[in-house]
Amino acid sequence: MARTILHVDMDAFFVSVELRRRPELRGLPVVVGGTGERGVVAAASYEARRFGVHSAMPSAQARRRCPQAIFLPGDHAHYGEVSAAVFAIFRSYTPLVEGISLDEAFLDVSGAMKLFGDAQDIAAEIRARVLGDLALTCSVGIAPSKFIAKLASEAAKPSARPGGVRVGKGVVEVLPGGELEFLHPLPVQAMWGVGPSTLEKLQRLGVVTIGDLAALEEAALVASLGSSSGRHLHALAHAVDARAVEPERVAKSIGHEETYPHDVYDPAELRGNVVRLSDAVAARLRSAGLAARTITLKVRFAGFQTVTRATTPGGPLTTGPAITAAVAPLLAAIDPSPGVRLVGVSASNFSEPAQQLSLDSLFADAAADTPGAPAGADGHPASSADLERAWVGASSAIDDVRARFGLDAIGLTSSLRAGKLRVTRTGSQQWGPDQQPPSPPGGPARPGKPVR
DNA sequence: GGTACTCACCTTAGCTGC
DNA sequence: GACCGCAGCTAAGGTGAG
Repeated sequence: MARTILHVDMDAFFVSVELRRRPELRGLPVVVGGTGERGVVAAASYEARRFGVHSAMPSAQARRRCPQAIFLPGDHAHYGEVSAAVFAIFRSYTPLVEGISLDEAFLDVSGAMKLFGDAQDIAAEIRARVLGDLALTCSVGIAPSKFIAKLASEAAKPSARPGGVRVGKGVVEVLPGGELEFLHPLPVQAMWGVGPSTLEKLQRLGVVTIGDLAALEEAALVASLGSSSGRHLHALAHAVDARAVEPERVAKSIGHEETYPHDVYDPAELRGNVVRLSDAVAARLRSAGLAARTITLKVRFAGFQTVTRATTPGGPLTTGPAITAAVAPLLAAIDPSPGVRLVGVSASNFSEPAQQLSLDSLFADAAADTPGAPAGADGHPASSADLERAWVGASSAIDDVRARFGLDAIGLTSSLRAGKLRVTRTGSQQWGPDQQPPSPPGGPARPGKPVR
């Protein structure tokens, strides 16, 4: 049975949300993102895009291209709230909503059309409600597959050129049977999965449009891109895409990483930050009811060389101390002397959390067993598994304190060395470190030899 | 010169057990 | 016992999207 899929994409979402709070900025070049030297643009208004500013561009470059632009720090928490309201509108038409990010989603409306009219009607209603209820605009693509719907919504969007901003069509529908006619003239880099690296390989094969790609033998693509990517792109170029809209996508990894405003050379400072990142990852794991078996450390050096080191210690981990303990030897094996600009900690390979041991039972047993090591539930000296389960209990208490009194209410003293207790997920630091005040006398903390 | 953050997926390589 | 092939797992790096 033919499916009807909508791809709904909010227009310049972060900027549009900010303009609801700052209507006096409408019509001006506005940029949301990191404000520091190492920050990047998260979103740009179409007026800013006229000057070549786009998302993921370094903020410093954006300032040069558009000096008159108004830069705003982001507010990730607020965008999340607005996004929830947008998705609630989507779900009032179909439960088959697959969120791709805060500002875009696929909707399978094949069954909803009996109730709400054809896909064009549903798209028009969604756009009207998003505008009327939330004062935001969005563009909609309609097609028999996710891949084509995504490209159709792109074709429906407003566009910005040096000459001015062009209003988009709002809705573009590709009917069954019309997929190839729509698809083949498009540039190959419009395809999902074709980034700079793949584009270069395809260009070496003489591919410019998706039609060129479709004309190639699958074997030639496999030879150039590998079996998975080659077969996948070959199928997409022939409009073959049977992927379903998946409302319940389960996360496969959870992580945090942070770029420093200045390169870090001090191992103790790195350790402090790893403690804080581990604590933040652990809190999200517990909040999601997950435990991780694999922990990965990521380090990016001053020269932008990036290394990752992973470990799978065994038992399921859910607490900051356990994750920190797993990461510590990985970090110790890394030489920070070239200068470290970023560290990250992520958890993956999820499993069920270990059974929680209550703090009361642990401490009661420990009291009965003093002096000596803390006791486990059986009265014997606590095993590492006992301690991990006890930490889960303690961590739950920490989560409760943070829920009641704020994220800064409680933290690890070892994190203080890094200058703050928690991972920042609001403000411009979401997209890079904030603008830093001038270094204290003697320059930034950076013991050791100068950079070569 | 100038490159954030988060997540998913792929490829390759090495190791281990059968 | 040595070797081979295979599967499964883990680690590391790369690519890409938003």
